[in-house]
Amino acid sequence: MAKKGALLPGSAELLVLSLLGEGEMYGYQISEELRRRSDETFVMRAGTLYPILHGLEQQGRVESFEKEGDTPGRPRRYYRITRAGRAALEERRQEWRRLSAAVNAVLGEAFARAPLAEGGRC
Amino acid sequence: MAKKGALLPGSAELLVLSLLGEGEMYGYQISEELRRRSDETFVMRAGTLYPILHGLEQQGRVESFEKEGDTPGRPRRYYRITRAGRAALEERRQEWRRLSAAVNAVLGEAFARAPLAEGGRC
DNA sequence: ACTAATATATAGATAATCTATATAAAAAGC
DNA sequence: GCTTTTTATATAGATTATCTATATATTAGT
Repeated sequence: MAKKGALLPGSAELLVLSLLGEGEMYGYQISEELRRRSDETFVMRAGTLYPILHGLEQQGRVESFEKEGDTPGRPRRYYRITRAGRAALEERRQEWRRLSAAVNAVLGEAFARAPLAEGGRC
Repeated sequence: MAKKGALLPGSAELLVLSLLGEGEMYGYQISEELRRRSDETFVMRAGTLYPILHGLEQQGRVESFEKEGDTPGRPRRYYRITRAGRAALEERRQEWRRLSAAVNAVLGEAFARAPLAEGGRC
């Protein structure tokens, strides 16, 4: 693993895109939501998150805008997934399924994931 | 992901230890077995594998020996997991379960893995 | 003879993630 | 009133896992 990091290496962009796939969010909200949903397992710090968001924006996978006025405190920069971002998300999602299934296959563990399209009940 | 790599980043040591947990093997055999079991998904090249094996040996998690005589061709260096290696394997295995479950939780996909110890039949 | 497959090994490049640091405003505690 | 914590965004630099490239050597197939 990348040091003793709090993330599963390689999954950072997938996780961020996945959350944004459900609706626009600002940076801090993303990291909190990630922490909550993963049951404290993923603690993506600012130094990891913001470079990822900036990178995704440069690649045209998300777009950002500041929401002024109504929100108190420091102005928040919201991020919204683009059409290209959705395509990238779907690709990464499939890649994740493929790779995690392959790890499980090597570990020789009972299959986890219901094969999605094939007939196995279970 | 680490470049466009053929591995799921962070999983290399787990995969190697896991195979060695089933019996002693030599390097080339490990990479072939990995390729086979993962259905061509994981292609761990020599430049990745051998540094990992040497590292594991330095940490006392595997021990190696050359088998001479009976095998034709270049002599093979076999690797065997140690007691400490088994402990490390179990740790990494659990870590993998924890992290992959957390990714799936964030992705919001139906749960995959039968909870292993909790009452689910399946 | 030449090529491909088997077999091990190391050096250097690349990139993902982490730590540390900086800034700033609001809320909460004392 | 003052301090600390939480919210909020951002960048620079360090670390390290993995990849590519390269080197060497033997055997099998064409």
